[in-house]
Amino acid sequence: MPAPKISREEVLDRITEIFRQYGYEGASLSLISKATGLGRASLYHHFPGGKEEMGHEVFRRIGEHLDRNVLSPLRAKGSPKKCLKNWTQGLNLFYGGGSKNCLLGTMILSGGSDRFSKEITSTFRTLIDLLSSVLEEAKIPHNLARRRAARAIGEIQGALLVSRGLEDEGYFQQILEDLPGELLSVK
Amino acid sequence: MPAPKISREEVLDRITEIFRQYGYEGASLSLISKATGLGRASLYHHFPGGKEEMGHEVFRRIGEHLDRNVLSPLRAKGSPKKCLKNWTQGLNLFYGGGSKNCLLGTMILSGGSDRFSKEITSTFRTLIDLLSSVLEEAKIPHNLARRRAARAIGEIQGALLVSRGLEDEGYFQQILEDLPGELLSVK
DNA sequence: GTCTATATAATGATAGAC
DNA sequence: GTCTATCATTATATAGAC
Repeated sequence: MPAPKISREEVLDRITEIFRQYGYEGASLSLISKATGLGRASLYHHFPGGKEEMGHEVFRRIGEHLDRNVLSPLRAKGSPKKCLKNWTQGLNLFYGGGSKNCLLGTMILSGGSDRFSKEITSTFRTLIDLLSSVLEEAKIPHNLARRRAARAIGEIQGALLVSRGLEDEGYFQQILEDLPGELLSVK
Repeated sequence: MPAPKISREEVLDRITEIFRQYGYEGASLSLISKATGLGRASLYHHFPGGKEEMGHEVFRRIGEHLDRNVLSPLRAKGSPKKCLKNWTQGLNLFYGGGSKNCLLGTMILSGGSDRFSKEITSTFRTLIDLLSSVLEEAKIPHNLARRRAARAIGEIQGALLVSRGLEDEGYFQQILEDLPGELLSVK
């Protein structure tokens, strides 16, 4: 009777990677099985709801990762400028300098949009809320802060997409570099 | 012996719609068959290379559409401001006010990235080149013009993505409205 | 140029042994 | 908790009649 080889969270991380790379439709159980080292039946033991349940769990898990590795600087005490710098640094690491897709975008455009709309919407909202609150800390009026924050989230998504399209990671890096200054601009 | 029911270009337009909505992996031949009214075998008669050939033809076709319905204002004689306004108006129509995905983004994130990388790259380059040339017409220095143009293309892609994510088309409209002014800003 | 029928492989998902 | 074996379904793709 074989013991579990890797932790559930490690399994989820590997599944996340498959979803991120291949999209929801493209993430076949064969790929997932290979990436996790678990047979099909084992996967269904851990996720009775099949692929869709995996998807929901992946969103939960990536929420934790985002929070720990990307969003934490936005919650830190410190000058807004410094917060934003740390945030973009975290983003750069999280997205492999522009080489990695964002799970959100991938899910939206590869068949997971309806299934995971709740998770997707709430993740975007969280991002915008948090970023916006940092801008308000910097005395930017509420409405302007929200508009800028929402816009920045879109820019990041677009930059990741176009980086891939142009096969030029420098594109993403450039956008990231400019972000803090623009978000805090007085104009 | 049944005669062809719709023109090849009409067939391609309907296939385009399926790719756009469901992504490359999600666009099954069943869906395509239903959308075009052609049986599986008929589809292979028109596209012996199967789904991948359909994809290449779809890119050719959408290139024509883009050119005619979106990019033409950028080539028109007239003030840059007016050109850009017409361009964003065309974009708004083309993307259904933010309700429609962009085929480029969808293909990138749903399994078509490797297969169609040539088409994707060249389309993005064309967009940036053309937009950039309008900005130079407005006396914006070459390098700045290129950076702004590239950034704007990313913003549009991001706006389409986030609009879907937030289920708020207003987001896309807002970005579009602000674009001309920002592209031509003197700051 | 379209059709019916079919070939073949891969998909998501289960049953039951250990 | 993992495995082998198998299920029904759907996928892409083809052959051949009309």
